[in-house]
Amino acid sequence: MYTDSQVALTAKARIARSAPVGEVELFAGCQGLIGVVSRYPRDEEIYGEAEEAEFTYKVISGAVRTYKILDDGRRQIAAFHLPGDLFGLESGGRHTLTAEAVADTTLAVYKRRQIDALSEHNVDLACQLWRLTAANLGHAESHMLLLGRKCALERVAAFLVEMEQRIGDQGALELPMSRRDIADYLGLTLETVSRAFSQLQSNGTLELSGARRVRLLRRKALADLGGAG
Amino acid sequence: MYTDSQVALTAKARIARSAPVGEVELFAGCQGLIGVVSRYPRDEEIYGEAEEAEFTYKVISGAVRTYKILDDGRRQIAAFHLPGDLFGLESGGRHTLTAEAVADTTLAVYKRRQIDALSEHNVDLACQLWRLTAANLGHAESHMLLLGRKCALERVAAFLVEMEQRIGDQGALELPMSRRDIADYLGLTLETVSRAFSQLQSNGTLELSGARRVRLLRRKALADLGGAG
DNA sequence: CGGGTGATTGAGCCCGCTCAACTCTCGTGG
DNA sequence: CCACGAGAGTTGAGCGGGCTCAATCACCCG
Repeated sequence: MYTDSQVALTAKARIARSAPVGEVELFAGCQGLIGVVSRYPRDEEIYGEAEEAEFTYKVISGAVRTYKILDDGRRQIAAFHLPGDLFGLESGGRHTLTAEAVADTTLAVYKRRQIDALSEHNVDLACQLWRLTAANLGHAESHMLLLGRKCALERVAAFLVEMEQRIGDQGALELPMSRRDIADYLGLTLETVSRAFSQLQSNGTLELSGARRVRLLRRKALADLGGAG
Repeated sequence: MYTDSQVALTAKARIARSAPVGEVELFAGCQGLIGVVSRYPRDEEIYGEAEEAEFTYKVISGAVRTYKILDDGRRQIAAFHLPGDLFGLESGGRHTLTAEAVADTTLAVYKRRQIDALSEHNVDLACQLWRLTAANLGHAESHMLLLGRKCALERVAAFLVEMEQRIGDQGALELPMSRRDIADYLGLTLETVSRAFSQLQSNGTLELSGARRVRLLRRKALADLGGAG
């Protein structure tokens, strides 16, 4: 899917090269904001923390992680962005997180300047931008409760419930991310995440077929474990 | 300061009764949004999670905690709001956290309807509302890193650095909140917070005069410990 | 069939939690 | 002035959940 030369391109250059494959609207019913389609291989950086926020993105396929990292490598993933999700929409001029492709990913890319210009005369658009940031804040608030106060099993249960709601199909879901990514999202080690999966499987709450293909058998039990939020 | 009849009032009734003591603008230079001043005694609820977001608030004096809580009482404080801070500004129609007065507190109260109406015709105001939400999101992102990946001493150091920046005066600060509030903000127990304070005092990083009066002696060391964010 | 990455499982340890005792501070009243 | 009590904070002892380190397993790719 990728030639070496494509992989070697900077993020900006790749965007500039990409052809607008189709008209991908930022929001449903929002005319005038057409995204440029761009592809990112697994683990490619999309933007870095504190980098100027020149673009905003919408996931078409694949998945994206946004995170902060300490000097010694400890990493906290703030969110996963899945098909249909927008990310990289900062109110300030700079990104506050680093974004990377979790798997091979296709994105629609929008110029921030264009969004800003449109929203100045379009109250609905401005309101939607605000709502999107507020939704991210709401997610972060729930995640702080998880990180600060839930035990390992509760965290993993909450994660599975969240993923089922977002990409599940009648209890079946295909996780795009590794155990390490899950661990860094939940504030655990990958071993602890793995043990929690095993425990949930052995007590009949879920079934694994391959590490990333999960079937939730007792969703109510999972939801109770995961708690509100 | 409070008669029994005042304490017994509902939050809404108290606000309705309060006289506008002075003209308190929502944002500097923002005409037309005048707040009603209202007082809340220590531990009084200002609004509850999932309650309709009828008002937005600005701290005049005192302090406010916003938090989520699990059925069994485990609590995660998302933020402390100190004099000058706005809070309770949700984009959706409902609050996502519970807000309580940490100490006796004076607030300016604004009608959400009024804010919404004004922001429809005032691009600058709309932008400031968005920025405020984005700033809260940025804080939450840093706090997730703290909750998910920092050890107890690092959390307490980061807390002290944050508080010094917000209410410190040349390294001296008076904390308005208890050890339990600090613990529930940092995802620790109050005993662990207390031990961290003692440790930082015994190694000469800070000096305590009374549990809540802190003097930071080695701010660089604290900042290094607390890490970025 | 090997090589490599990712996931699982095991053993032992340690940081932060739990439970408990004690101290300090401060307000109240004799 | 001290006695008293209540709430907040500190300190200690011991435990346990999740981490560390390590070995093994599973699954893709050639």
